[in-house]
Amino acid sequence: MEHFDCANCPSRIDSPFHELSVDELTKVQNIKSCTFFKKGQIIFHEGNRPGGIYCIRKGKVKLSRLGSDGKEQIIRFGKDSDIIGYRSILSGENLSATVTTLEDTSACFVPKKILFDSIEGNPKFSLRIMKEMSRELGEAGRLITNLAQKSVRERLAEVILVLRTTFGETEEGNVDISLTREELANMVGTATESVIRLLSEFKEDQLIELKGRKLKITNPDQLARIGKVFD
Amino acid sequence: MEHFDCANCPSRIDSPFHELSVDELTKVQNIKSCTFFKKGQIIFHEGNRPGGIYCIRKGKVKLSRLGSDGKEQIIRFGKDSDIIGYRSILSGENLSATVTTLEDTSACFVPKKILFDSIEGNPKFSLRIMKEMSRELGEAGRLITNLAQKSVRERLAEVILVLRTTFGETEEGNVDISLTREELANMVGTATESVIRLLSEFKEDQLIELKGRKLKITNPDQLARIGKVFD
DNA sequence: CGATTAATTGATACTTCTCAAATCCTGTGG
DNA sequence: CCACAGGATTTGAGAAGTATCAATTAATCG
Repeated sequence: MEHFDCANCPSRIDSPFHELSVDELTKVQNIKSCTFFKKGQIIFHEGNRPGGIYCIRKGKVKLSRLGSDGKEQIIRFGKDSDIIGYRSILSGENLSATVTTLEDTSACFVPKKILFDSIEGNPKFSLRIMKEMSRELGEAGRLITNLAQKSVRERLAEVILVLRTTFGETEEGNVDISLTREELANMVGTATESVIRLLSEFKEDQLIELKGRKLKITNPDQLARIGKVFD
Repeated sequence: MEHFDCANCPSRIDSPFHELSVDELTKVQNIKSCTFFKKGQIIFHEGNRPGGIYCIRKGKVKLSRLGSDGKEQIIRFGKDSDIIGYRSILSGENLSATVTTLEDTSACFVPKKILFDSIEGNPKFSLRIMKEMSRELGEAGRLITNLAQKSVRERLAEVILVLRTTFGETEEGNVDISLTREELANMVGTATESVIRLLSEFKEDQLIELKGRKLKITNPDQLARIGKVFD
């Protein structure tokens, strides 16, 4: 695998690593290792103790955890410029989620020592990490509220909109992520069959178009009303 | 209100402020203001921009947010030595939750400048904050999974156990927190009537004892089985 | 002690789950 | 490139779990 150059990494702009000095970045550059993951591969396994974090250079991953019945729950996604695994490193706990690629993904592994060194030596870097965690905490709170209070139908409508916001659209206007019906169910917290039935309804009502796993949103406003999304 | 002494604050041991030097702590000590809140008072209001954080010296609070139907969702609790409001400060977003006291509470307000100064000047303090946020993120993921996958019955059983773990027991063996049925419903994400019915069932099955809002757990193992809590 | 809020109980309706069976895709190897 | 195996998707029917509405009763707070 090619050893990518951090200084030119297009993902760095959105990342805490943007805050590092040239010297600090060089240290990262010299010690990191770049890896390529094929679609469906597992990067981190829930319960393990990682030796460092991954910066996603290009690709898409899902973070999921197993419920008490062994069912997968998708917690959130990661994509270009996102950092994966730092929660576990910072808390000193085992990994709370499994990270699986949703498409071919290239990512760089940064050992945890570098992470701690950067925190030790660069408050701006620390602050940037905290900011990121804060955003995630806020997002988690929103998700908690939605799961607790919204119906399955409402949650699915919202999830569809969230996916578009997160991953954007392809040239053809499809939401730029390919998920199985089961994965959608594992985001919403419902049975696969329920997702299928509700998607059919949404299609019937001309809110979306479906071609296999390709999904196009044709009436986002109505979808937002159904999902009670008021942003 | 008395101006409490940080150096002798019993809550400091468990708090990020434990990492501050004597000089740094003196700065906090001189600028902070101590406040007393009666039961039911609101400390922070969702949507506002706080000018700083609160250290809870002694007391209990709930963090909750409003769902799209205006229903309260309780996200988590705070008690002695917990810090409230830092998420919003660090992310620069509005407060994502309302903080309400569940009993009389004394807390100290620390302006955000001090918080940022401490992060700037003391990496150990930063790390301690990050550790705390990491734990909360892990906790949030667990909650998300439970809400998405468990039944109302299971969630209620778990909530009862979580409350005991969080707040401990009184001398009489009751869970040391007083919540209305509605508040329990707003944790579980269900209707108040459902909580009442299920609590009656649990009582019928001799898993718990109920006297008004006093709740005693008499069969935690069975409750854990029902709640599918495998810790 | 009223007055208000909280808790309880009952009846009914609805949403969602579960199980089963049939088709449709997708990725893979020949 | 094509056929095939195994997984993914779809549809149906019935059961179960919760929500909702309404009416009482109990508890709490000035």
